[in-house]
Amino acid sequence: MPKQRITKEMILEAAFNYAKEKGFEQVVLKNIADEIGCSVQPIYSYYKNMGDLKEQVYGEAMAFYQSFIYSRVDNERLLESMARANVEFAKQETNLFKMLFLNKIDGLNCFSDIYEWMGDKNATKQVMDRYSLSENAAKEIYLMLIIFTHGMANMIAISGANIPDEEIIEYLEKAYRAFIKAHQ
Amino acid sequence: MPKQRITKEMILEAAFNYAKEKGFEQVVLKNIADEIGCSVQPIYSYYKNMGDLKEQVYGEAMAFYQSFIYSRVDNERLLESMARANVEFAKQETNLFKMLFLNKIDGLNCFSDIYEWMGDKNATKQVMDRYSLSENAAKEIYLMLIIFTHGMANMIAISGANIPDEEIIEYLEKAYRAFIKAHQ
DNA sequence: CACGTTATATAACATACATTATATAACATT
DNA sequence: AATGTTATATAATGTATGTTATATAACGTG
Repeated sequence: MPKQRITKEMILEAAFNYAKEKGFEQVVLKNIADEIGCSVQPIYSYYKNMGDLKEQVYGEAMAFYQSFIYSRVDNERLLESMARANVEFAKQETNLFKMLFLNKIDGLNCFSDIYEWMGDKNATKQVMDRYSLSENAAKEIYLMLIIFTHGMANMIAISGANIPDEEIIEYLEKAYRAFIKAHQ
Repeated sequence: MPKQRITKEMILEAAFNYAKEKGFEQVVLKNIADEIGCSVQPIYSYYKNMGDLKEQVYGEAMAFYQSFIYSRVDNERLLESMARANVEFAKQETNLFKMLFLNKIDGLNCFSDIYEWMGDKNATKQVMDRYSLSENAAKEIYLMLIIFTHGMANMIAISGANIPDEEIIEYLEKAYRAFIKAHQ
C-alpha cells in the first residue's frame, strides 16, 4: 500500500489554523483541502464528515484557550490575571473567541450556573482570604467580574477595536476594586 | 395593469418577523416567499437583491430596539432603566439582540468611542447631579455600566438562560451602586 | 371587449458547499 | 516484475441558496 502523504494531524492543524486566522465559518471542505494541497478524499478518510472535523477543531480551540489563559495566570492574583487574560484572548484571538463564546452554550440556567461553569475555587478562596469576606461575597465578586470581563471581551471582539492593554487593565482593575469595595 | 396583491410593506414585515422569531440567518428568499404565500418575483420587484432586503430588516430591527428601550426608560433613573431595558431586550428578543449586537460594528476604536456611540448625555448629567460627581466620573460610571450590562445581556442571549427579572435587576443594581461608590 | 402593461408564478440557471463514486497511482508482498 | 491494496485525485451527485428568463394571468384604457 502507498504511504500516506496526508496525516490526520495535518488536516486538524490546517483546519484549526484556518479557524484561528480566518474564522470558523471559513472551515469548509475546499478551503482546508487547498490549504493542505490535497483533494477532499484524505479528509473523508480520517473524518466521517465535516461536522466531525469541526467538532475536533472546536476542541482544539478550547484547549488553545485554556493554555492561553493558564500561561498568563498570576497565582498571587488569580481573579485579576484571569480577567485580563480573557480580554487579551478576545483581542488577540478574536476568531477563536467568537467561535468559543459567541455561540450557544447549553446548560446555563442562572448566574450561579455561570459561576459553576467558569468558577475557579482557588480564585474565590484567594478573594475571601485577602479581603476577609464570606464565601458568598467572594463568589458574587467573582461572578460580577466575569460578567464585566465578558462584556469587555465581547465589545472588543465584535468591534475589532484595538484598545491598548493599559486601558483594558485600568478598567478591569477599577471594576474589580469597585466590586470589592461594595462588600466593605 | 393588475393590482398588486403583495406590497413592499408585507415583504418587509414578513422578513422582519422571521428575523425576530427564527433568527436573521433564516431570512432567506424561500422562507420569506413561503411566509407571504407568493413566489420570489414580488420580492425582486421591490428589492434589488436579498442583501438589500436584509439591510432594511436590519434597520427595522434597530428601530424596534430603540422603541423597546425608550418605552421602558424611567426619566428619574435614566441609566439604571436603560441598563435593565437592554438586558430585557436580550432576554425577550434574543434573535434581534444577536443580530444587532453580536455582529461587527464599525468605527469603534476605544472605550470613549463606545461611550459616544451609546452615550446619553442626559443620563450622564443625571448621575453628575445626583451624586455630585465630575463629568468624567459620571462618564466613567456610565461606560462601566454599559460594559457590565453588555456582558450580562450577552450571556443571557448566548446561553438562552431564563434568568428571572428580579435577579437581573439585583445584579445590575449592585454593579451600578458599586461603580458609584467607587467614586465616593 | 380587445389590447397592452405589469404583477405574479414557474422554471431555468448559477454558485457554494457537502458527499459519494469512480479512476489512478503508489508501494508492500509475493 | 506482477499483483493487490489503498491513498489520493477527479469527477459526479445532491442540496440549499440566490438570481434571471420566460410564461401566465389580471386589469385599466382605448
